[in-house]
Amino acid sequence: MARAALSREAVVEIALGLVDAEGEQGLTLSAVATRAGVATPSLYKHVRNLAELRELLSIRIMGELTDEVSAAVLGRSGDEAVRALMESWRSYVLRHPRRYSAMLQTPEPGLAEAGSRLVGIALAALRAYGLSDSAAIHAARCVRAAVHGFSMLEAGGGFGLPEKLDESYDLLIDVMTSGLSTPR
Amino acid sequence: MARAALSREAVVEIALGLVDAEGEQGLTLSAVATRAGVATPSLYKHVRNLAELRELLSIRIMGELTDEVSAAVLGRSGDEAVRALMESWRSYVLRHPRRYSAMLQTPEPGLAEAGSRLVGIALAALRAYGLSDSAAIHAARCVRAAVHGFSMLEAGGGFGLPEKLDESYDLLIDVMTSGLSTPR
DNA sequence: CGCTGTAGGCTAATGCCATTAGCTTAATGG
DNA sequence: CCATTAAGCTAATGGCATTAGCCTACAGCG
Repeated sequence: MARAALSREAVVEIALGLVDAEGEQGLTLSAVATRAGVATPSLYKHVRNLAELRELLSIRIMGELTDEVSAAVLGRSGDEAVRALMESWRSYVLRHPRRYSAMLQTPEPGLAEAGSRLVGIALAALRAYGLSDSAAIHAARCVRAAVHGFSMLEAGGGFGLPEKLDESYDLLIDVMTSGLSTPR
Repeated sequence: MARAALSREAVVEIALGLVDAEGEQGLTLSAVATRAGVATPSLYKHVRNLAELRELLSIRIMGELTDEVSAAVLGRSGDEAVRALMESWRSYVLRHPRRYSAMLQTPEPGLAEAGSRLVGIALAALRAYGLSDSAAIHAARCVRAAVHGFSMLEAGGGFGLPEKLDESYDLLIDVMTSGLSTPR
């Protein structure tokens, strides 16, 4: 072995800092290399290319989000669990808006797996509604779509007046919980 | 004046075709120039730069979407209007997934105006629920978030099993309409 | 203690892309 | 007919990702 200065994980870490500081568009291999104190081509010893770095970064971010949401849902059930899931999710987005925006949603294999962990949390939160397996999947997709849509719009500045967004999100939580409780 | 071969609108049109064919990443000035049968720098006579082209394209796409949604909602009210809005929106996304994905959500001035037209449609659709002005805005944001989230995920392949998405979306519509009808 | 294999770094080179500068031409309107 | 100007062009610059090929320090072996 040679000296282990950089590593795959360290490169992802630097990329994370870069995205936080400058947004998705600031994530460039040469910027990462500069921060790492290394020449750009050296990064290819740790990462196949920019696309792979983006994917690794997305997996990392989705993992962080899943950890937080998971901790928030733990020990709750029913409406309380859905509320906790939605609030903790948005909390993450508000603390790391650029991170969230940079997270890819594409069906890459590695990402799909990270995403399925998150889906699992959502399914667990919905268990108390007593839905069938298939109904639970549909319900989880609805929650995910609603939360993701709100998050993307808010993180990207897609809404107009920022002061009332808390209220809008409260309404969204109420709509989802009451809508999911109502038998079809 | 000189010969009016190209035009701002024609450039946007070509960009639209390019996005449909190759996705957002395929939208490059040199590709547009090739399709237009012109040298790349010539495009700068019609468009300030790539960023502006992206914005014009987004405005164009949002306008198309608004037209379709608007026509679908026309003459309906209450749950029926919300259902029509959501179904026509998704219908547009399914027919033009790359277009929808390429649509920016950033708070550029021109885009914000195009977006407000769409918000106006949503507000009109919600009128029958008898909400106050402010409550209607929150409700419209919820509908937008839910639809947009589902659309982004579906257009980007972010969901797993594709065969049941119609059912998931039906549930989302039910959740939104019943949730919005339920007094808080 | 020296040898060697290799991980991890480097420089050089390529090619694509956006963008700018400055020139040329063709149509228009007086 | 001619001046203006819109709309095109070529040439040049600089950023970026990526590839090829070289160099070196360290680990573990004999």
